[in-house]
Amino acid sequence: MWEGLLRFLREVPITVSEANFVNDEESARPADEARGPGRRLHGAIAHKLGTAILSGKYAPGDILSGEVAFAEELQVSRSAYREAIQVLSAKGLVASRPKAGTRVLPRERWNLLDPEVLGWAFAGEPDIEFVRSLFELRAIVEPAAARLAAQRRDKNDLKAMKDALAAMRRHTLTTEAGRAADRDFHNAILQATRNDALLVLSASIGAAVNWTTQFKQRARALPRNPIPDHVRVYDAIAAGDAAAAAEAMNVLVDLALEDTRSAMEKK
Amino acid sequence: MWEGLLRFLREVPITVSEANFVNDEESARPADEARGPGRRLHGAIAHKLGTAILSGKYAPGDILSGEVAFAEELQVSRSAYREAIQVLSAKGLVASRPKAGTRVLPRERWNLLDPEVLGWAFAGEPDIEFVRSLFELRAIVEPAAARLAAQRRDKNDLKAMKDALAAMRRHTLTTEAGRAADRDFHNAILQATRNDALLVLSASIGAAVNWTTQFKQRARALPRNPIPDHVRVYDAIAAGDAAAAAEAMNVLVDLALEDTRSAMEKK
DNA sequence: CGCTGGGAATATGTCGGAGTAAATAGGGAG
DNA sequence: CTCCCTATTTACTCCGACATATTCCCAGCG
Repeated sequence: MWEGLLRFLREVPITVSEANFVNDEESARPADEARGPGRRLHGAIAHKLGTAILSGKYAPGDILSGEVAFAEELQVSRSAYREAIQVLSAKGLVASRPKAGTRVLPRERWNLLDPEVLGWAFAGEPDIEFVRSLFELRAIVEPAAARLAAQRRDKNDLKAMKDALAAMRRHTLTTEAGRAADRDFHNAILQATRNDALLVLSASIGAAVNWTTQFKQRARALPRNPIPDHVRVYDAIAAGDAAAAAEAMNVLVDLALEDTRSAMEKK
Repeated sequence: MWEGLLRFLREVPITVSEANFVNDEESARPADEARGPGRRLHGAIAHKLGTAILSGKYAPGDILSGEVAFAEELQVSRSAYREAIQVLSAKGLVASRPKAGTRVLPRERWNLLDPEVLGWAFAGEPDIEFVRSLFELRAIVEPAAARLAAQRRDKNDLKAMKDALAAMRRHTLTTEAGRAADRDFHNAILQATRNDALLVLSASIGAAVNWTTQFKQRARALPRNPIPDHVRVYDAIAAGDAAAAAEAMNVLVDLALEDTRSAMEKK
């Protein structure tokens, strides 16, 4: 058994999304909570089907072959297949009904802001229109978040941002550690907004930023030193200047979009 | 068998969240696609556990009793219980690992923007701080969306908004049809932004608006006629006046927050 | 005394099959 | 031609067994 799984693992490369999803169980305790490389079978199936749907291999409205047939084709038990389907169903990608089969839902039902779905979306060739949408969302949310953060931040928030900035300086965005620090910085800002809904968006936006940043790096060398932009945001938040914080963040997002756009075109 | 499920259905009232999740497979075809009252067992379990977690009955870090024990307690098979857990896991509420058990994840991992999770959050007593967060998010996103809509809308978008407004006038917000029309209006605006990421937020924000609106009505009679506010937004978008659209939407959200806040305090 | 390594216990993960319920499609009666 | 009913197909549920992966504990060693 497990021949089927092993087959995928050759087909489906181990992307960062997995590591992203598994790690930082509790960022404070490094030795505790071993972050196993343990891949669950149904997780792998969900990943495979998820990327297939996101990439358009299965279009909305398509009906997947029956449980038995598909499970057999994938060389896994129906239980594993069904659990994978439940995951996709929970994320709004598919819906199953007796006799009718399992069909791919229309795109607007997809939970595109789910970090895992976002990872699947970027597993293949990312849709440039979708990337634009994400940056537009960033351009809306992050300046507003910076504004709130400037009004509500406390010492701990500022310390978190400062540490993240230092880490960004040490490593660069070409390394995973550097990108993690970048995420930490934006995350610290959202944390400082004292707003749970915004904080949840952070997971999504953070994932999106990570993907696009990585994508950006893939195309060519670092086009610009992003540190000064971040420092300006930090200074404004530290000074409690809401308008300046929003403006500085606005500039930062615009520049990031510019870089990403040119990188994608150059490809 | 099924005695267990029947037990829940008495415990867990049929909330709107279910209907919300199941219906409008395709809003155009009313007779087609029967929106069955068919409740899946694992869905009911997920609902039960989801509300329990969201209400704080299980705190982050808590470990659920083992699969066999819990499944037996719920009078369902392990398969059904496992599928429910996969759903919760997909939404970031819990994580399971061999030997370690299934533990509730910290709150920041929860996918609070998932429409179903949002429904669970509002199934019990909604946390006023969380409601404030949601309105703050609305206050950030919707005016920006209105701005984009004013720049990009076409005739069809305007027609959709107009129809929704008419429906809102016919029914009132005290009826489900009226609330649906309200959602349609906001949805039409987000659709007009030509932004997938924003459109996805519509599902979440729409759900949140629905819950809070319903909550508002529960407390006392309609405190204000919301139609004029909506009309102002529509007029600005139709005129292509981005700044006015953003401002009108800003006012609308502020008023809605005000109404909801006073309703919650009065309770 | 503390640290490290191995072994057993235990809970999740996976499997295969059997039987139930539901919804669609097709055929038959009015 | 319409409507209802039956029949088939498909997902849904249950069961019991085995595999796997951690964790925990204890023994052995430094």
